[in-house]
Amino acid sequence: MTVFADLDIHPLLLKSLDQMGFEEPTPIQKDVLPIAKTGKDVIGQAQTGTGKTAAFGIPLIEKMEQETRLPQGIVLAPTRELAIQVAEELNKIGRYSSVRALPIYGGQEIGRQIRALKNRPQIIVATPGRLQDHMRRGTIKLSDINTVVLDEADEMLSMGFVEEIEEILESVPDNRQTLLFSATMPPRLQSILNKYMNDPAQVKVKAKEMTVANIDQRYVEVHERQKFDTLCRLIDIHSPELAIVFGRTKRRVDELADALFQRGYEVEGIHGDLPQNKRDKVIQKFKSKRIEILVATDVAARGLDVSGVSHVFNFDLPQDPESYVHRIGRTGRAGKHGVAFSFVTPREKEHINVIEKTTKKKMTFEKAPTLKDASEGRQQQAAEQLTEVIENEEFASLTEKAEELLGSYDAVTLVSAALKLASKEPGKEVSINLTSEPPVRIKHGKGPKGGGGYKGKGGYRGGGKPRSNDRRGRPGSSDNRRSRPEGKKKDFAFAAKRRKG
DNA sequence: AAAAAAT
Repeated sequence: MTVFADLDIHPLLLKSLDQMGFEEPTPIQKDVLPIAKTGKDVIGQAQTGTGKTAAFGIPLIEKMEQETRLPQGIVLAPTRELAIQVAEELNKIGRYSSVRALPIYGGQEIGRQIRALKNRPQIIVATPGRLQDHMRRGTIKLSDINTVVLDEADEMLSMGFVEEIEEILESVPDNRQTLLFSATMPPRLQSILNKYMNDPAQVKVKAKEMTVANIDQRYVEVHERQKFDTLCRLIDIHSPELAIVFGRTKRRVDELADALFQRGYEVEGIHGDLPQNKRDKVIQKFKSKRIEILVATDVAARGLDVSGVSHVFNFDLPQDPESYVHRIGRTGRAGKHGVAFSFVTPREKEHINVIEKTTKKKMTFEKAPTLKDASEGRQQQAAEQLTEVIENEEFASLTEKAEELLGSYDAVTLVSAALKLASKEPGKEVSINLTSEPPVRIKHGKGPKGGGGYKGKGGYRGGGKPRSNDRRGRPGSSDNRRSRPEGKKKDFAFAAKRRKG
């Protein structure tokens, strides 16, 4: 077995790695580290959750000189959250070597970033657009850059960052080292590599390690209108440590987060229309476990690394199988076991096959839990709560009352009543509206062309029933909801049968 | 058709 100490890493970095709980290097780290140290360009084909950040972070930090005025390293990331997270991890790794990384991303007050830049971080972790902004303002100078890291390169490309990336790569010194990480290698990416990388070494993490070995993938067949209750029941049964629920649209995420909140769960929603400071706060809250459920669009599908995510729920199937792989990769991290549930409406059923083909792993069918299953789950939890109180809390002041009660009832009755109290279904009466989403589109089997996605021909549009026009008011709890053409979507009472006046 | 990202 290899340990980090075998890899010729600076003692101050070893110390922080040890504190972070890193013992054994992951395959990508083992392969990338020695090559990157020589200064050679590296292409790493690996997904998130494989320890990528440390794989480039360790050599990057070792290379930084502390006494320089200008930034020496740049990491480009596709999303703002990822930029923040990578910077955080680099700062942890570099904790004792006084190397600092600063995240630079859109949506944050630029004056603040300019002030932070005055502290001379050696490493900038940026989303491409905002970095360009700083370049134009002259607030970030690239003349001393000796290393560029492109993280999730395929993703940056598919998000349309090609020009930005090219401009940035044109603006940094030619003799820099370039490290590129990507889950896939589309041809467009290949042409960038040829142009901007210098005789790169290729490192591939083998397919087995790349996929999702320790994620238990299950699917549940549910009708659209049963999804919400099914979700609540599954949450009650499994009581996740942390869970991410993926919805298909921003609006859907808002509504779903509202609905779960009404049911008494500690939950927040996140999507790209929220102001950036709100997004940052939500992620912080989730990481620190002040909320148990994060409802998200695909903004959180990639790269997000929160330890303790035990469950991922695909409330709506993702648009393509690649996105599925990213989404479920939010769980089962750092060698832990994770469970991913995907809700499939009857019309979407054949997507399961496409997903299985992509992941090369069978999903298990699971029957939608019944009310009874859910209440048994809650009972189980209530029992656990009770045990925890007994073991960890003071309740000497309650014994008098307890003995009084024991005078009137037997122990079994009393404990049963306590369990009942603790396992009450929360907030059943609230009225919840959730807009119906059309099913993910199904590729009709018109020819064997299907290279990847299940997007393509044959939309739902022709087959859908005519929708009624009666829209009812929803509680306007979010200011981020965009109006839609009247009558295009239909509301219906989702969770509760009763509707309040 | 959705989402992400610079304002």
